[in-house]
Amino acid sequence: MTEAPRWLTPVEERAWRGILRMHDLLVQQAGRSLQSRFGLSAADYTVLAELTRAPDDRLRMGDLAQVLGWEKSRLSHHLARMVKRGIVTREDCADDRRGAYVVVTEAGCAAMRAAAPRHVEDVRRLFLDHLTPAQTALLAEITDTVIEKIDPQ
Amino acid sequence: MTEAPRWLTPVEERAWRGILRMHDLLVQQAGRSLQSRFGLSAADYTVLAELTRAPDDRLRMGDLAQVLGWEKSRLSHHLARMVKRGIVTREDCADDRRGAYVVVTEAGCAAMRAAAPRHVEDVRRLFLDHLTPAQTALLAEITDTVIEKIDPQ
DNA sequence: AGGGAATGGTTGACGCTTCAGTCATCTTCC
DNA sequence: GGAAGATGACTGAAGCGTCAACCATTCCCT
Repeated sequence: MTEAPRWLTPVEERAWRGILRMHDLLVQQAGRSLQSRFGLSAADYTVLAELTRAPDDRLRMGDLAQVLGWEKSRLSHHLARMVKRGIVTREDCADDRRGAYVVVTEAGCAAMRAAAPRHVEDVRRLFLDHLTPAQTALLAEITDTVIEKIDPQ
Repeated sequence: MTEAPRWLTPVEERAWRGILRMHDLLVQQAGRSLQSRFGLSAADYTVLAELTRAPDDRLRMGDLAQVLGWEKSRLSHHLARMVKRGIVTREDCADDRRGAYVVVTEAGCAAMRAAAPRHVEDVRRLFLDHLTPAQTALLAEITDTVIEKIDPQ
């Protein structure tokens, strides 16, 4: 016979299910907005955001997968589609012949310049506007803690 | 010329990116655990959880889609796979010939009985254990608020 | 009664994600 | 120098999610 499980208390369940549900609603609605207005999926946006914040608008595949928290194969597939649409390109790496850089194209930059302000507005409208500054700070605290505890790096 | 966008402050960015990242890590790790130990995906688990909490272990397609917050077509596809694996079945609805019930099979019940306690443990270990009771309560508050504001119903 | 709209649900196509396997290159160590 | 293993990245197959279109039944209104 094993231990009786400690089921979630009502407030714990609200917090857990709340995170799942809130996240889905936010991503779904912000994503639809990006897609319909700028032809970018949420994933595209995240990739471009990481690339444009990197020096020289480029990153190695592995580093990009790292900051995104994506599996390398997922990134590889996704970039293949983005390359086909002309918003990023691959470039060979000089020091390591196995390696490859991902670089934002001019079209990619333009898409980001158009999308970013609207996306930030969406994030405010959907999410931040409903929180007090104290709640925002607390959320930052909480997520940092949890991520630090469970991120495999 | 349009308004200058109000970019996110550092703490706002930590909260926003934190939600995205924390959610992905939690779902990924809890999901892998469910999958490897019980052959259930996170989605399977959620579906079974809603069904087993319903009277008579059954729900109409539409009602299930509603509580899950899923699109009907997604649910239809997903259930087709679950039916094929024998963990749920469809049953015709007496009062409305268009309608269909989804019912948990004995195999589905067994899978849930095995998986639920371990899943709850995972949720505690990955998530709740890193929060103080006050933080948990605040998170429940925050998610309820945001969901209530942006859920299209 | 009966025709149009609304509702409940399914399907097909296409893009996304994961898993496992592969190839090429680089590093380490003898 | 050369073999063994590590690393960087790609690929194919299969399951997942979304969108648009669809069919069947029921509701509503005259």
